[in-house]
Amino acid sequence: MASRGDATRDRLLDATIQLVRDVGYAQTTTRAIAQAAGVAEGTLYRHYPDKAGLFAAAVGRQSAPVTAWARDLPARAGAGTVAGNLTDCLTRLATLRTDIVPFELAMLTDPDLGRAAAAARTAEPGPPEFLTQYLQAEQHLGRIRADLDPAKIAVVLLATLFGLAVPSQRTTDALGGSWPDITDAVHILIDGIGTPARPDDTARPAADHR
Amino acid sequence: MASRGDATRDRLLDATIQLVRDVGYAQTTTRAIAQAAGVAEGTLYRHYPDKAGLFAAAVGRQSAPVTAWARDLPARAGAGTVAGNLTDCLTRLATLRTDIVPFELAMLTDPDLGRAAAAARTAEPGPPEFLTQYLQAEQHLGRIRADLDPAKIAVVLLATLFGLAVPSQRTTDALGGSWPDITDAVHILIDGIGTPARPDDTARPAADHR
Amino acid sequence: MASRGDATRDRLLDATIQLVRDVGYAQTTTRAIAQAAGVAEGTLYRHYPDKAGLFAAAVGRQSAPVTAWARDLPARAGAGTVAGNLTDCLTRLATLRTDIVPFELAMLTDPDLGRAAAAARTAEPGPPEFLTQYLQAEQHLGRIRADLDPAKIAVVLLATLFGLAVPSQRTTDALGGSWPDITDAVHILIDGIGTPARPDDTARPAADHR
Amino acid sequence: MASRGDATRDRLLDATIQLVRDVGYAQTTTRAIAQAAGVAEGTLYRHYPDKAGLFAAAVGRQSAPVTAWARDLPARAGAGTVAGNLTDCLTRLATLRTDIVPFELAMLTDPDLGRAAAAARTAEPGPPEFLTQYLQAEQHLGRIRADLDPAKIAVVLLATLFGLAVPSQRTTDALGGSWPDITDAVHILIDGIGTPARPDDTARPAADHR
DNA sequence: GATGAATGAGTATTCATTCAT
DNA sequence: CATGAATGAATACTCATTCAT
Repeated sequence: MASRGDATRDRLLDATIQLVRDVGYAQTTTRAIAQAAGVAEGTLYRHYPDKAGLFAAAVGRQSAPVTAWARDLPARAGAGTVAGNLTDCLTRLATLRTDIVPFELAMLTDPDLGRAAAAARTAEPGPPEFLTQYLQAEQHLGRIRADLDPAKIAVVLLATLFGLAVPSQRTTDALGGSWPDITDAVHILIDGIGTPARPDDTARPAADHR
Repeated sequence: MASRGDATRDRLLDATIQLVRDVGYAQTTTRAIAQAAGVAEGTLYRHYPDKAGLFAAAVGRQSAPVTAWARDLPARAGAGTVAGNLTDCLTRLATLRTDIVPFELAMLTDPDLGRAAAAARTAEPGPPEFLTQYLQAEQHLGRIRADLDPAKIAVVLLATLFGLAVPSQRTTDALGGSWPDITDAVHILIDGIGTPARPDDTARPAADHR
Repeated sequence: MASRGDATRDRLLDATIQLVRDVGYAQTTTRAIAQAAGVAEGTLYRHYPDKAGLFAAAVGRQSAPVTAWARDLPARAGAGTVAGNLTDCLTRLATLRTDIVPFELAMLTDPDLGRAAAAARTAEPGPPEFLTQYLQAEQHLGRIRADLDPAKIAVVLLATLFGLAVPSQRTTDALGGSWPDITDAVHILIDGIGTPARPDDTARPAADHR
Repeated sequence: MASRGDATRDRLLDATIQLVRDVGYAQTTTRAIAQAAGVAEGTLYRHYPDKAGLFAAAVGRQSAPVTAWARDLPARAGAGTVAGNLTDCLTRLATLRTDIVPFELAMLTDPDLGRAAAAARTAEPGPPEFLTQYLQAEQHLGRIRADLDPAKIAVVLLATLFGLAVPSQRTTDALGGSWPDITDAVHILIDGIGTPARPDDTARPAADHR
């Protein structure tokens, strides 16, 4: 049973997310939010302690479905192919996180906002943990190299995903025409960019690459 | 012969870079910059047309040595190991770019600033182009898989580097303890995370990974 | 039913008009206006888009009663004497326009302000048009020389009025003691300063005066 | 023998007059003046105590030739026609004063500037006095109505001249197409706008027009 | 005399937040 | 619960003036 207050809260969160996505964090003022939500400026403070609190709630609401979906990830180990699973996973994360990235950038730009969001965050496991668990499971099944730390792989995967979602302007200008999609990135990460060791290689120690 | 004006310009750039790094772009006001540089607020505008111009100059000064260094990159193809070269390259980029990342974030957060910086940027080739050239050269030497687009590899490498340098708060909280260093990341990217196809594997075609 | 906002708007306009009249446009800062109006500086921007908008509104409010009064002017043609009507008209214009002159001067000094005011101005007829119509009507009644363009007469009348209201400092210093009032000026303009043609003058064509 | 300092002073005055005429007083900053004069900003203060002093000097230099010319005016009484003399006089004043009007406006807008200029002004007679003397002389010759105060006529003439030179924006918009030239204005002022008394009028009392 | 870098008080404007209605 | 007018500290930027060179 959604009360009037709940509806107002939803409208405020919708407006916030839309504005941050469309005009950027710098232009997302409380006045703009209230106007987009169709409420008075003061109303915002009836539902959230301050602007940072509203933003934290927006991030939270956006994160919830992503986290819910990621919960099933470990159970998929062994099914299909690793590449398929990761492509699926990262594609979904990318899609769902599109609206979150501007918030993450804003938090990095404005430490105060970051602190507020961190305070609002629960300690529950999220995509990073679930992805790590999935990779660990695949490692036990022999489908991921045994000499790698699953957590580190997860960080590299998520970092690459983030880096592709938030490209430095300079790189976009230079190489925007060859921008890889997630399938490309997963392919590179799964198989590596190095030429595979040939069967007659007597030894192909990791040290070769260091 | 450094004139007084040059010294002031340097002090302003130093102060800007330091403040953006330490307190974030949002708090880097013209007043704070002038104070940190030990000059009056008006002095800033004797040397730069406006705040965005100052930031663009700061980015430019930071970028110059990186670009200069990256110019030699393609010539290193074939020497040492690919992993070693890339680790060296990315380590250097990471070190040098530490101060640039906050600016890139600020540009993403504040479109106006991004526009000003883009206007000040020259069309000269930079790290993305040089890295692409290096990868292409290695590919011709047979040390990089022939089926990959060097530009896409470059983007993935730089995106990963960027993503590791600017971690989403959420991931840091979850997996900060297992944060990979650049050597780890290069290792993963060179060899891939998948278990290598063994020669006697009757069927473990690359398709498995797609 | 005057809302609180209307009262604030009025106070802002009053303060603006008073300050421009008393301390001059150059000293009429937003801070001074807000202080004189007894509101915070930011309040100004809740009611007007910017300083120029406030000034345009002030001019508009001052002009309204003048224009309303001038509307009846043409209908007075034929009644009383021309001199009486014009003296009445110009006296009234002078009185009502006392507060407008500083704004007109400010617009001439600061082109930006002039543009803003011009944008806010309606195309409706005002004193210049009504005065022209009045003069035209009197001309048809034979009380104004037939060889003069009513519009040009109106311009000369208004220019003289303006010139008397905004005297050059130099002239005031020199002849301030003999400053003519509006009755004097109208007398001069109606009858002319030249000695009237005497009946026995055989010909005294207008060309004599050129 | 013009020293270097004299040349610099001249360049500063030229630049000031040109800028005030072209871009308006509000935009005539000391920096713009120095740049237009081709000198450093600080140089201005070597020759004039402050900005107001420079402006006062500029007004003074502009006024000198006008005053010199006007000195001969009273001696012309009786020669040619009154209309011709006045048209000539006012035309010349208008031409010469074109560059002064913006300064007079600026003084009216900014009382501080006006005070500085007044302080710099000499008590010597100028155009207002000379025009008054001329009118008085013509009056004695019977070419100007005897019932008018010459000083008041002079003020009305100069006020009209000023009003025509600095038209209120509103009037220009409305009647700009019928803007009278000086000949028109003099014609109106000499002969008046009222219909002339007919010869058979036994009396042509002023009361007719009041 | 001339320079031009430095100054710092001052400007218009923004915006998160409060509070009387 | 909701409103929206009011707030005032903060911001980027300007400009007349000073002073070491």
